Amino acid sequence: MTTAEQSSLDRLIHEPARLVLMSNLAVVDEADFVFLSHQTGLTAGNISSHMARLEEAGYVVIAKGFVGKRPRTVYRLTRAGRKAFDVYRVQVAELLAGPELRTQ
Amino acid sequence: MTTAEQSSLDRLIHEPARLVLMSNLAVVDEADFVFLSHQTGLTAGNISSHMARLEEAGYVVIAKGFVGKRPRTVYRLTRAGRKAFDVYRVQVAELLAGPELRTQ
DNA sequence: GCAAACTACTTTGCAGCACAAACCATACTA
DNA sequence: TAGTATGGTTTGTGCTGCAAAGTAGTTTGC
Repeated sequence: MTTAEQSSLDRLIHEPARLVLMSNLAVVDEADFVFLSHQTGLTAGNISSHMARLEEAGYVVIAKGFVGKRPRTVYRLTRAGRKAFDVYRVQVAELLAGPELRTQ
Repeated sequence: MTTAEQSSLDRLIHEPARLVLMSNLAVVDEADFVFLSHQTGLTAGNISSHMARLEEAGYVVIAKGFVGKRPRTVYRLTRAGRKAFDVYRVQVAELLAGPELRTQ
C-alpha cells in the first residue's frame, strides 16, 4: 500500500477551516455560532458554509432556535462525525510520524 | 488568539499530495522520481507539479541528472523545507490535541 | 415612531488550484 | 523501423474556499 492510499485523508475534515471547527466541536461537544466565531476567528460566512457542508456529510447536526428574540444556532458532532474525526486524527498522526519505507 | 490564527496551517504543506511528498522526504532525506511514485502512489503529473511548487517555495531542491542514458530527478528537502515541515507538524499536533477553550 | 446601527446568519462571485489526461523526448526491443 | 516503455512536463477544467454582499429581524437613539 502506498503512502497516499494508506492515508487518503478525508478532505472534508482536512480543510483547515473545517478542521478547526471539527476539533473545537470534538472537545466541547456542543457549540453555538457566536461562540465558534469568537473561538475560531472564522468569518460568519465561512462558519455558515462549512457547517452546511459538514451537515450534508452527516458529520454535524445543526439546531436552530431562539434565546429570547434572537436566533441561536447550535452545532454538535454526530456519531459519524466523531468517528470520521478519530479516523482522520489517526491517519494524520501516522503520516507525520513518518511513512513506512516500501521495500522493493 | 483564536484557533484559526493560532494554527494557520501552511497550505503548501497541508495539501495531501504535498504532505505525503514532504513527509516521505522528511524521513529519507533524498528520493528520486521513480521511488516517490512507487512509494506514494501519486501520478507522475502530480509529483512533477507539486514538486515544482515546493521548489518555488524553497522547500525542496530538484536535481536532474542521468543514470546511464536515463534521466533521473532527485528531490531533497532544504533546511527551510524541513523547518516549515516541523512547524506544520507541531501546529497540527496542537490542533488535534484539542484547541484551548477561550474564556469570556 | 422611525431611522440607523447592530446581531446572526446565508448567499453569491470569483480567483486559485489540484487533478488527470494529454503530451514530449529519448531509449529500448522485436 | 514500428511499437512500446521510461521519465518526466504541460494543459484544461471542474471544484471550492473565501470575502463581500445580502437578508431578516432587533435594539438603540432621538
